[in-house]
Amino acid sequence: MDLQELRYFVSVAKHRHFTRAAQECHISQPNLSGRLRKLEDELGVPLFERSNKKVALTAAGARILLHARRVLDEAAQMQAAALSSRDPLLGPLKLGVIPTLAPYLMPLLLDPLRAACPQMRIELWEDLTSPLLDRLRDHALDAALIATPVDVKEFTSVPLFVEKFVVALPLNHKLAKMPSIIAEMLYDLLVLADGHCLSDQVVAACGQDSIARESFQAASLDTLVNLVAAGYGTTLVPGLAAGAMKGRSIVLRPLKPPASRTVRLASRPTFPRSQALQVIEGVIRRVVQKHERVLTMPQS
Amino acid sequence: MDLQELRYFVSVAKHRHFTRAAQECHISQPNLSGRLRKLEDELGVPLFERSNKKVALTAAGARILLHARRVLDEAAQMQAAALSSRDPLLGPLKLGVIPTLAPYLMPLLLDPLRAACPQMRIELWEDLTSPLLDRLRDHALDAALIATPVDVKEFTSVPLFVEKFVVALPLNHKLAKMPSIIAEMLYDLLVLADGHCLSDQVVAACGQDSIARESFQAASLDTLVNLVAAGYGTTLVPGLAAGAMKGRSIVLRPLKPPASRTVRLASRPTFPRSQALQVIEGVIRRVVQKHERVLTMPQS
DNA sequence: GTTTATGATCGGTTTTGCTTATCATAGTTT
DNA sequence: AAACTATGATAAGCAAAACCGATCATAAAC
Repeated sequence: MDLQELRYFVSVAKHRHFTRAAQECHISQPNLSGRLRKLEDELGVPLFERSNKKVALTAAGARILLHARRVLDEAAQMQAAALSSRDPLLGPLKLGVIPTLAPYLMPLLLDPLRAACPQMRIELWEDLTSPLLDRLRDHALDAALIATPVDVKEFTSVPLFVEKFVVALPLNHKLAKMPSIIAEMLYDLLVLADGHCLSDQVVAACGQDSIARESFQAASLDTLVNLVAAGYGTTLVPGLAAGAMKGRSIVLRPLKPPASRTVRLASRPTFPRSQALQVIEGVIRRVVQKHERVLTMPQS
Repeated sequence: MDLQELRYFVSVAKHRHFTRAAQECHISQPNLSGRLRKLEDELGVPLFERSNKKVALTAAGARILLHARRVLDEAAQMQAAALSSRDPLLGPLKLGVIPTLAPYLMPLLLDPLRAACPQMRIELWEDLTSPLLDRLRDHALDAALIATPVDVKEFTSVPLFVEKFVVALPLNHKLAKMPSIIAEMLYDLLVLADGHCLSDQVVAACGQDSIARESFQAASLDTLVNLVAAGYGTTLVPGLAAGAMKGRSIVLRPLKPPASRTVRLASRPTFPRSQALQVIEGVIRRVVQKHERVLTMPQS
């Protein structure tokens, strides 16, 4: 059954006149007659009593008319819902962020994002890379900010910015007076717990030998920096996090040779609201540009 | 938009699987894919996020799914209403009856009618012939029991039975001893008020000269018979009414030459529930047959 | 590496929604 | 009485769509 037929029915019931109803529906009168006949056949009940001079609803027709109006009304509500869903920026976007990025990027991001796109709400989820990608796969997340390359077959990922690693030292560390730190000179690096991509990246930048013997496996970057400030060792801090460490009792020094990680926005290739992702990408790039002193733009 | 498309949508949402949904809907999978795509185009929103391995509802799809279910539910209710309206015997039938027939026929009719067709309810309307036909024309009535021929162009009418007129006399009337009354001998006939077809029929049977000078223009046949019993004159009573006058203080005599009226069921030719009328016709014929002593079957 | 599962695409056939032209009937006007 | 008007039904033809079977593309499974 076609909803259009119900509209025809309601119109004829309103006008009690086939020709006028046909005009209102913008179809020809013969067509209207045919469609009404078809509807009556489908329902198995005559809806109108027709004569040359009069068109009157039957008792059954009057009863069915009420239902037909309800059906059309529900359909209209559905289309209204569709229309309001049409804006891909609308509705909450479930965004995952890795823990070494979230506390430092999100405070910078949320206000500009609201300014750029007030109707979009962000549902934040903080977790390690691997759980994030699992959730992304399950549609529990729509996108994820991560700092590692991903399987290009399964996910789409867009590089957003590159953040250089900065060496964080206790104030009284013996390397603290050097203007920059050479990777091989580090011997007491503290790293995060397993699963954090940052740990692997630190090892890749400085070698396994630079890691402190009794590594603390801190749960968060913030904790890690506190450990450094307390003199338990040194660490590498990603640029964005380093920018938020200004008031801490630590010394920040460039690493030689420079090392960095690329932050990417990963999403399912099939995710339909790519516009929303593009908005987020744009805002992140813009926000990050204001912190250029510690960061550089991505090459790719 | 076709309701079928919504069923397809709901089915795919249920199975999260195009091929299985297609089987449930008894269409081919390619067709299902196409129709879903069309629905998404119509709504302007992607309903599913498809990949080779997974079919997942989008947020918009989930919202719209609720509406789609409601629409289908309303449509199902409409079809249920249509199904229950399908029996032409169902639902109240608005029946008009003339006043010289209603009090005598309806008591005989209602019980057998309920026995023959328990689900049919009769809404009774008692009025003169002309208002009855007006209401019939306006669809305020579905059928009318009358005793005059009707315009065959406008209405359908089926003859049901013929009722002979019987002369009603006061017990002590000078004609009361005769076994039958010759029309020309009557001189003091009382008649009903204008508009009653019976009045015209009495005049036609006995001539204007038979009417009492100071005619009382009684409002009902019952009143008229009471006037006769009180000795104010005589009257003609239709057969069915005469059958109900057994206990009254009057004498009933056959009229010579016999005169009669034919009771008909009139309806709009376009009235769709002709079966209901046929049931009523059948029951009336059957009921009247049991009162044959005063009645005869119609010729035509 | 082959097989299996799955949705999309392609080339057709049938159905159906639509139009114009015409008819039938009943009022209305001349 | 005859022509005109209004109205819904019918007929013929066409274009869009719904539908099917076969096939393709991809990814997971064995």
